[in-house]
Amino acid sequence: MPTDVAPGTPKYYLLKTEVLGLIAGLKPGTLIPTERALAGKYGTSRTTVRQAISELVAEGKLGRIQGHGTFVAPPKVTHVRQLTSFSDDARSQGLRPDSRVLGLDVIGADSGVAVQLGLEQGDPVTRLERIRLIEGEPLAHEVAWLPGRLPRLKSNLAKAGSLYAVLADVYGLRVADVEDTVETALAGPEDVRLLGIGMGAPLLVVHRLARDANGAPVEWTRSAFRGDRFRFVSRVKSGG
Amino acid sequence: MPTDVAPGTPKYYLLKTEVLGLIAGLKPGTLIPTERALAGKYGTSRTTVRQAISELVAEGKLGRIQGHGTFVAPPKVTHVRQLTSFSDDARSQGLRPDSRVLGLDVIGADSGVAVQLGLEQGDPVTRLERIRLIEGEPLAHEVAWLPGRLPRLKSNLAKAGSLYAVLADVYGLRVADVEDTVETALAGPEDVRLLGIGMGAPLLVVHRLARDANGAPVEWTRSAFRGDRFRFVSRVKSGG
DNA sequence: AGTTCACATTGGCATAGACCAATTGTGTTG
DNA sequence: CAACACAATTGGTCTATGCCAATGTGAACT
Repeated sequence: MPTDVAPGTPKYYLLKTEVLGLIAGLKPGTLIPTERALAGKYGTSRTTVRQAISELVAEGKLGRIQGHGTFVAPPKVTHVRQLTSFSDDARSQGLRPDSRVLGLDVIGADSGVAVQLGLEQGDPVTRLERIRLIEGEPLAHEVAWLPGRLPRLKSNLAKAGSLYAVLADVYGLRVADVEDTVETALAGPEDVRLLGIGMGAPLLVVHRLARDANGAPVEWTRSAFRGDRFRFVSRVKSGG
Repeated sequence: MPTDVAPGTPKYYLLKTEVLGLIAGLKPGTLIPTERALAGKYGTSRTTVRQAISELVAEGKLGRIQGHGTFVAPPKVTHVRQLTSFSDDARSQGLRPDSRVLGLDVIGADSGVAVQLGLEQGDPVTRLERIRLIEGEPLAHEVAWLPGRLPRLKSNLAKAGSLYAVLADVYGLRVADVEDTVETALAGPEDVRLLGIGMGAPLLVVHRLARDANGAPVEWTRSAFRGDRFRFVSRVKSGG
C-alpha cells in the first residue's frame, strides 16, 4: 500500500486504488483474490475491503457473485439516447439486444401518469413493462404508459420489436420530440430482482415524455439502467 | 418497523423506508434523530443505521454534517443540458449561479486531450478549471480544454460570465453542435474537497465535445455534478 | 462585552467476529 | 454413468465497539 498519501485519505480508498492497479490490464471475467484473502494481504478488516470493492463494483470496474467470487467487469455499454430505439442503437454497435415483456395491460391512470399524459386520473392507459437485455444480460427495467387502448399491441410488438416502429406503422402515432430527464438512483429490492444487481447499486433513471407533432403526449416512460454498465450519449445541434 | 415484508429484504432497507416515512413532509433543513438514537429506537446497530442513511444521502433525500447532524435535503436542481450555458440555465429557473475559477493556464496537451481535440500530444491548449455554484453551494467541478491560446481569457470571462458567450463574441469561436456523454461515478478525495460531499457519493460525470460549424473541435470538457443535487434534462426534436 | 478553551455531541472510519445464502466441487449412491 | 447429498468456499448482512474529526455550547478568562 502507498505510504506518501494526502493526510485524511481513508484506508479503504487507498485499498481501492491498490485493487485498481491489481486489475489493470486483466481481461474481463478474471477472478481477483477473495475478500478474506485481500483483508489478510493488506492487513485490514474484511469490512474495509468490502467498502473498497463495493465502490469499484458501483463504478463498473468489478463484478461479484455470491458463492463464486469477484471478477473484472466488462466495459460499459454506450447508449446513444436519441429518437432511435434501444434495439436499433444496440444493433448499430454490433450488440445483440433483446426485450422481455413483463406486463401489458390497460389500467386506470394514477395521478402521476395522468399529469404527464394530460389525462384525468382513472382514464384508461396502456401500461407496458419490459426488461431490456444486451447480449443476454438484463440491463434496464422500463415501464411505459401510453394514452388509451392499443388493441393487439402485444402481437404487433412481437413482430416489429421496436415500440416506436409499431406506434408509427400500426397506430399512426409518430413521435416528434422527446424530453428526457436523467438522474441517479440506488437499486431497491425490485431492481435487484429484475436486473440481478446488488442492493444499493447506482442506477441511471430516465424519465421520458414523448409528444407528437401537435404537442400531444404519446408516451411517458420510466427507465432504470444499470449505472455500472451504461453510459449515455446525447448529441445536440445548434439551431443557427 | 414493518412486519409483513418480502423475505430476504435486508434490515437496513426496511430502516431506510422507515426513515423515508419519518421525513415525509418535513421542511428541508430539519434535523432528524442522531444515528445512535435511531439505532436504539429501532434496535439495530449503528452500522446498519449508517448504511440506510448513507443511501438516502446518496439519493439526495438527506444530508449530513459531521458534528452537526443529519437533515432533510433540499430538492434536486434540474439542469437543462442544451447549448445554453450553466449560468443562463440556472438564472432561467430563478436560481443564483456563480463560478469560481480554480485555474487558467496554457499547457501541453496530454494524450487524452490531444485525441479529443484532434491535436498532437504537447500542442498548446488552454485549460480552464472551475467550480460551479448555485445559491452559493458548490455543485459541479468542471475542467475545460480549448485548443491553442486565448489571450486575456480571464478578464473577458470575468466580464461576460459565460464561456460560450466569450468564445463567440471575443474569439469568434461558435459552437455548432455538442456531444455529451453521461455516466455515473463515485466521489474521490478531490471531489470531496472541492464539492464538500462525502467519500463515495454518486456523481454524474459529463464529457462534452463541442465543435464549430466545420466540425472542428472547440472544447473538450469533463464536468462532475453532484448526483444527489442534480438531474439533467435533454430535449430532442425529430428531424422529420 | 468579547475571546478563548475545554468538553459533550455528532457523524466518519475502522476492527473483529458471527451467521446466512449462493455456488462449486466432491464423494456417495442408485 | 448420472443424480443426489454434503461440505467447503465465497460473497451478503449484521452486531458490538473503539477512536477520530468537526461542530456547537458554555464556562472561564481577559
